[in-house]
Amino acid sequence: MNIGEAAQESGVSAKMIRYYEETGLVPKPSRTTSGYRSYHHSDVHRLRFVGRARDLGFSMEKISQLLLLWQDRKRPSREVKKLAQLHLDDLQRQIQRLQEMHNTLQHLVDACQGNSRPHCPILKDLGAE
Amino acid sequence: MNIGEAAQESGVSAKMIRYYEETGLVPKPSRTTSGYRSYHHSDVHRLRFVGRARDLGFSMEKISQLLLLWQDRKRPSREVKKLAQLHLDDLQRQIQRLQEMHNTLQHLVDACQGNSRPHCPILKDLGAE
DNA sequence: ATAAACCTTCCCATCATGGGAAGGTCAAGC
DNA sequence: GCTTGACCTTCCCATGATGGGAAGGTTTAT
Repeated sequence: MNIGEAAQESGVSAKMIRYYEETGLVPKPSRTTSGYRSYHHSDVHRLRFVGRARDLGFSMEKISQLLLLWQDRKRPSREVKKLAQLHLDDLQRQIQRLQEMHNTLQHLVDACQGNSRPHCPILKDLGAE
Repeated sequence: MNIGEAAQESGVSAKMIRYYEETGLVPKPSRTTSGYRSYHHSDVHRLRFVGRARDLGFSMEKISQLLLLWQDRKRPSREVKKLAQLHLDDLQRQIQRLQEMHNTLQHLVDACQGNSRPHCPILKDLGAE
């Protein structure tokens, strides 16, 4: 299976497949005599795993660890849960940070008349001494 | 005032001050005979504005527009409010995206026993066919 | 045989930020 | 006056994950 089809099947773009290969997240596939990458079902499976983990916001670094656990039939689920919990905490921190920005800005926007006059609490706040 | 002091006063790192200058977000300051950048209070004021806007998550592109409005004593506050509202929408979208990731992952984490056995709903979900 | 649709590698851009090297300048203390 | 340390300068590189696109080779279908 060529890279295009593997991309289709896995939902990961050909560009990203090459990049994941370069960074070692997925193994180098074999090549046809003309140099085309050739993928098996198991490769696609792995790519789909990576894609799903990306959809959940996992970094490539963390995905690399998840892949190791995925491959390890003797992993303690504790390890997986710990990794996932770390990422949950990451997400929570990001959400909180954005939420704080949103709250602050919402207050300013609410206080702004939004008419033809120049007075504006938003600019006033940003430009406060 | 040298760049280091301007950085202190404005809360924007010297690195970023140079970068903002390079991209045109802030004007090129005058230089001493030896080539050191020299800042006035008004420059620091502008930098503080930029820093605060960054703290609220505004992109440099949007900050550039905010600066124009800030300088324009005849701006209609409507324009400012419109820009801010666009950013609020951006923030809301980002929050929602992260919240969805968080929710999904939280469910998986809750379902994972986190013990010494290998069975794990998290990996199962990521690796589902 | 030709054209379209693939594939390859390589380089560049994003966005905002920091690290660090190599070298010049300034101020304080001896 | 000289040394030392704390500044400053420019330049290059790295981040993380992604896409765009060029130049050129291959495969497949007509």
